[in-house]
Amino acid sequence: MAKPSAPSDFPRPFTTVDVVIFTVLNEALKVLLVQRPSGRGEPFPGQWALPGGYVDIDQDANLLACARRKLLDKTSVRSPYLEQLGSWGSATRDPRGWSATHAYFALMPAQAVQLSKGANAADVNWFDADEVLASPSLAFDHDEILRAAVDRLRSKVEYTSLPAFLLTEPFTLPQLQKMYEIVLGRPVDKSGFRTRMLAADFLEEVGVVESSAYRPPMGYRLKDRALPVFFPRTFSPRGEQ
Amino acid sequence: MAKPSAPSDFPRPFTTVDVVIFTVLNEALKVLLVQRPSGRGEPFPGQWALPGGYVDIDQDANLLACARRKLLDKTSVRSPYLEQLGSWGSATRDPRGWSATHAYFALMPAQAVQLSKGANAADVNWFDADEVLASPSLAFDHDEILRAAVDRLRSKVEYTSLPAFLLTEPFTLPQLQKMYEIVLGRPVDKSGFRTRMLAADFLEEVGVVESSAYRPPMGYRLKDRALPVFFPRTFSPRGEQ
DNA sequence: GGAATAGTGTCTTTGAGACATTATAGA
DNA sequence: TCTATAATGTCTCAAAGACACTATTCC
Repeated sequence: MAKPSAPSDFPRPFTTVDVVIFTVLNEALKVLLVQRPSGRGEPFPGQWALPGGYVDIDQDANLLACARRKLLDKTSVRSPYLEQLGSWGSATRDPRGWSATHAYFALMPAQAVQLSKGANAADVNWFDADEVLASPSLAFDHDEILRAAVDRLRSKVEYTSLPAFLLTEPFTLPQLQKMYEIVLGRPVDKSGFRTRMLAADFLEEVGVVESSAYRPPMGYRLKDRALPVFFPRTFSPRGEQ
Repeated sequence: MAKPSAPSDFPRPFTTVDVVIFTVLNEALKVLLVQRPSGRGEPFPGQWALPGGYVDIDQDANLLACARRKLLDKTSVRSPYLEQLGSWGSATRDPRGWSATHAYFALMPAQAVQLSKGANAADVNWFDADEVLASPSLAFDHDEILRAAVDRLRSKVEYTSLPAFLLTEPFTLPQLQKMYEIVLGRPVDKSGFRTRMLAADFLEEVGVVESSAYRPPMGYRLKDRALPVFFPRTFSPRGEQ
C-alpha cells in the first residue's frame, strides 16, 4: 500500500469546527446562532448553538478552509476577518462521544450578511452577545466558547484596529469610533481616538463622504484588508488598570 | 441504546496533542524535542519532532489533561506553566491521513526536569530554539508550530510575568531580569525592570538569599503560581515601535 | 579600600486623557 | 445666524527609558 496506515487501535475522537460570528447591529454586539435540528439522536434538539459541524476530510483541505466553508454557508460572506480562537475537546462535551472542536471567530459588517435560513439548520439569527452570556443556554459547551470569544474580542479591541472589520468601506472616523464604543461598552475620547487611528497609519483617505447632513466627514478605507494593526498601548481611562 | 451514536458516514480525522516545552539552559532558550521512531509505517523516521501523540479517549478526560500527560511522560514535571497555543489540521500534514493537532506550550525551570530517555521515543533532548528555527527540519508541520510558539512566547514576555515560570523559587530580581533578557534577546534596563515587577505586585519577598557572593539579593516567590500577570504596557526601548 | 553585584534616585520625554476650541455644512 | 456634527489644539500627568548614584558584601 502507498499510504502508511494510521494506528487502528486508537479510537478517534470526532473533529468539528465552530465559528463565533460577530457583527454590530442596532448599536449592539451581536453573535450569530443556529438552532439545533430536532431529529432522532440529535444532541441538544431545538437549542441554539454556534454555527459549525464536522470536518469533511474530502471537502476541507484544512481547518481554516473548513471554518470558511461553514461561514460562507450561513452568511454568504466570503472573506471576513477570521482568526482561530482555540480548541475545546473532552469526553463529555458532546453526548455522542469524545469530541474536539476547533473554534474560530469572525467579524463582519451587518450589511454584508445574507442569512441563509432553512435547510438543515432550522433557523439562523443574530443575538445580543451580552444577553446570551447573561443567561447561558447554548448547546454543547458553546456558552464557554462564546465567553472566550467575547473576552478575546474585547481585549484585542483595546489595542488593535479590529473594529474596522465591522464596517463597510468607505467608513468615517466617527463611525469607527462608534464601533469601538459599542464593542467596549464605554465612550472613547474623540481627540485621542483620532490621533491614535491616524498615527497607526493603516487608513487611507478616499475623499469626503457626502450623504450625511451637516459637515461631511472624511471617508477612509483600510490600506491592508487582510490584517489588523496593533497599537503600542491599550485604551484606558485614567483611573483604571 | 443509551448513547446517541455519532454519524458513521463521516470519516474522522485523527486527533493529536503536541507540546512545545521551553526552558532556559546555558543562557539560551531551549525547546524539548524527541526523535521519531523508525518502525515500519512510521512517518518521518528518525527526525526530530515536538513531543506529542494521539489523544487517548479512555485515558484523557480532555485536551489539557492529554497535554499534561504527554508532558509528565517526557519531563516528569507535573504542573508547569501550560497554555493552549492553537491547532493545526489538514489533509497533508501527516502522511497517514487527515489529522488535527492541538498544540500547547509550556515553560519550566531546567532544574525541575528529568528527561526520560529510552522507551518508544528513542531520544529526548533540549535544542536551542533559534537554531532549530534557523534551519527548519522537524517532522510534520512542527517547524511551523515551533515558530508560532516562539513568536507567542516572545510577544507575551513583553507584557507579562511569564519568565518567572522559567525559574525555581525562591528567585531574585537579577535572575528574573536575566530570563527576560535571554528570551527577548536584548538587554533590559535594571531600574525600570525592578519598578515594573514590584509595581505589578505579583511577587512576595521570602528573605535574602545567601549562597551567592557579594551583596546578597532578596529572594522572591510568586503570589499566585497558577497565572501570569499582565503589565499595562510593553517593554520597548526608545527607538522602536 | 577595591571590586563586584544589588538596589535606588533623578531627569527627560513620550503619549494618552481631558476638555476647549475651531471648521464646515444645512436650515 | 443658529445648530449639529467633524476635526483640531492645548494642558496636564503618569509612566517608561536612560543613566547616575548609593548600598552591601567579599577579598
